[in-house]
Amino acid sequence: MPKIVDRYRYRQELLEKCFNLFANKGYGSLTMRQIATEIGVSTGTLYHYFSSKEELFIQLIEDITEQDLLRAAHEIEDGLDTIEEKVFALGKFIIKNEQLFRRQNLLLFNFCQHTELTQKPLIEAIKRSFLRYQREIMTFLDLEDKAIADCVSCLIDGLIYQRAFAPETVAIDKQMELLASMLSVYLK
Amino acid sequence: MPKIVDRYRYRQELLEKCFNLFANKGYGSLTMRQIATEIGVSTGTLYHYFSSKEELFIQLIEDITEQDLLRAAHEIEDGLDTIEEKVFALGKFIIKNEQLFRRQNLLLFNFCQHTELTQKPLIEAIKRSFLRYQREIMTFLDLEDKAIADCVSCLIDGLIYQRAFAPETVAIDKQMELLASMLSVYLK
Amino acid sequence: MPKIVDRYRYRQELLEKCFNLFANKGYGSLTMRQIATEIGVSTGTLYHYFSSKEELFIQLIEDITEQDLLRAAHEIEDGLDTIEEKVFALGKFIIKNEQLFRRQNLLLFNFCQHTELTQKPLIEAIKRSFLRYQREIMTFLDLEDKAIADCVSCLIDGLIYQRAFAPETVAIDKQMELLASMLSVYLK
Amino acid sequence: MPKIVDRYRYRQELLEKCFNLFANKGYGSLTMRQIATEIGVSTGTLYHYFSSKEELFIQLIEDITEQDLLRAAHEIEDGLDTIEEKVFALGKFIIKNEQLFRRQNLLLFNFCQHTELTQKPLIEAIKRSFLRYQREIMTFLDLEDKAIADCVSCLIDGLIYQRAFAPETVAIDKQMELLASMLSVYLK
DNA sequence: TATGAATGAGACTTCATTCAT
DNA sequence: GATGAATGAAGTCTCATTCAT
Repeated sequence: MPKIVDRYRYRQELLEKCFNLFANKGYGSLTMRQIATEIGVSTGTLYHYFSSKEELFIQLIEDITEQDLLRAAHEIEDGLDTIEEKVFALGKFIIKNEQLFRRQNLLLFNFCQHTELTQKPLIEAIKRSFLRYQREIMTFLDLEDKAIADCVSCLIDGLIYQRAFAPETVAIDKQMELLASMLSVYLK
Repeated sequence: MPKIVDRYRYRQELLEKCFNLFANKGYGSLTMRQIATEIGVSTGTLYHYFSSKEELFIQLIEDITEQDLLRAAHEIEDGLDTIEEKVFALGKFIIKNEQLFRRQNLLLFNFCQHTELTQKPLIEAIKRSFLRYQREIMTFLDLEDKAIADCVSCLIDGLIYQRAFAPETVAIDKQMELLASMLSVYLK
Repeated sequence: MPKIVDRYRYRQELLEKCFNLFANKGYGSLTMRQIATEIGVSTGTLYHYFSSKEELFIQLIEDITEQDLLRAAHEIEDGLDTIEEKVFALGKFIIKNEQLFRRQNLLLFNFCQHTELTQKPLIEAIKRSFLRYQREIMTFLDLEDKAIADCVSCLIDGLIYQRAFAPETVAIDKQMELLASMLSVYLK
Repeated sequence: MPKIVDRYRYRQELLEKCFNLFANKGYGSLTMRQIATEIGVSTGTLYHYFSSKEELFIQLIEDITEQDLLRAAHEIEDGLDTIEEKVFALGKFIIKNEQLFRRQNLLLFNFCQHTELTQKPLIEAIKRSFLRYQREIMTFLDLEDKAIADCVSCLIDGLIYQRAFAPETVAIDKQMELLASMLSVYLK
């Protein structure tokens, strides 16, 4: 009998361990040996589960596009009435997960630098993930206007981006406070 | 003396030609030979002007932090009264330079993945550049609250980020319109 | 006891299945995984029967040196009188088994490239096999001169070699016809 | 100014140095590192001149098909009258160049094991080289019958093949003597 | 100053082999 | 016995960098 391994599950484990590495170093600067060493397997094993570095990266991107927001939906507390309360809650959620989001964004931004990898279906998946993102914001904030949801999500992505360089310069809660005020005035 | 000026000038020319390459492929995936070929010099020449690939990249980042907004200030038309007009003008400016901004952001995001390159002084330069950005927005939009300027700049960076993947999903002018409305209501 | 017989028999089966693979790809370009896949077992099983790739190859060579001509002796029809008839029969036999012979020759030629594998005893076995070859030709063609048998066997090997590249250029039966004529004139 | 190198000539030099290596170890068992070490260059240089191991091998085969017999024509002494004398001269020539011929044959036989490399044009080149071989034999021995030339060339290739394993078993001059006798009787 | 041939460390990937199941 | 997951040395190939011209 062969060694019994849940191939799919183990593969997912490996992928998860790769996430930080790719986010922190970038596709081109990360080597398979580094990956293997850091996640504690041999290069051979890595290739047993992923046929190439490229495939590994693509899988990671695919995973991100499918997983990112599922957590969000569950984590944000329920039973909030006013839009201010909701935006504050959103802010808290972002603060809590900032590093994760930054890494996701780094990874995706890094991915879009590689037009040779940029397969149509994957780009489509990313777009769908953005739409889900938008829809969740609409539902959560009880919005009717898509444009406002986009505005909120862009603001968040912009915050994450800028804070990658200068976390002390722009504060998430401060911005969320401002957003809450603007929205409550604007939507009234 | 003139020799030195020429040398400096030529170096700048080379740097400019490298900009797109680094933005499109990323530091780790771009090779010195590729650079040399694409900008039409030999690798030897490249090394004559830059002591290493790293130095070349660092120079590029430094350049960005010094140059980006100088253009902005000159390009945006003057003599606008209301905040709505000003935000529209800002929108037009961003639409016109979107690709450039995206590349700058890609480059900076890419840079911050390389903590081994991340020298203190350069990070400081980037921060100063963000502050200039903020100040320019404050001046241009006649704002008194720094937080609002940050909000505007984050929104812009978020737009640029999201549109890197899904340009048809979120429109710059639409968002600028919304921003104008929100600000005019909020600031009243 | 029966266990041992089975083991030996299975081992032989595996060896036979390996023959074409080694002949077609060459020792160095054939991998254990390829072998395993092609003959329908796991690499583990392969190693259960052969301690290494080298041993497997050596076994194959040994087998060839022992088996090749046994078949020949039985297959060539009996009851031929003249040397012409006999040479024709030989020709028919070669045509029928050309592919097999080419593979044997490829394998042996390939083997002699590996001086690190080239163990004395095996080389001796190959030599003995050549001598058997020679003796069989002498018997079959009723020759008294060893040199003529060598000439015949060299001609055959040369034909097989050349036809590996250009089968349409040199015809076996034509050459056998010529050989028959030459021998019948020469031996008269 | 760049380093001045006669690229073509140097490439040819490298090729020539590779010849023995490929013949002695076989395509699959020879590594690029070994080649580099043995011929005294770095792997980088090897790849500077040949885009891959495959290309290097193919080039070698191409070279063989173009060069092999040119030497022959010049080396065999002229001014021989009888067919016996000529065949003896041929024998002397083969004895002198046996190792070279064996290596060529090993290389070609090795090549035909790699059907994935076996490009049509190269196979055609090999065929043409066989035809030149045939034609030269016809001219040299003053033959009118192509079949006899083929017989001679097959005999030679067979001798070279068999002597790769058992050089003491079958003697070239002895066989050439026999061939001379048979031909002189047969052609009379 | 400019070139690109040369280098060899190191990248990605494969392979013979081992071993838990 | 049989399997195939795991290993890491070694294979092919690339790359930043150097240096003769």
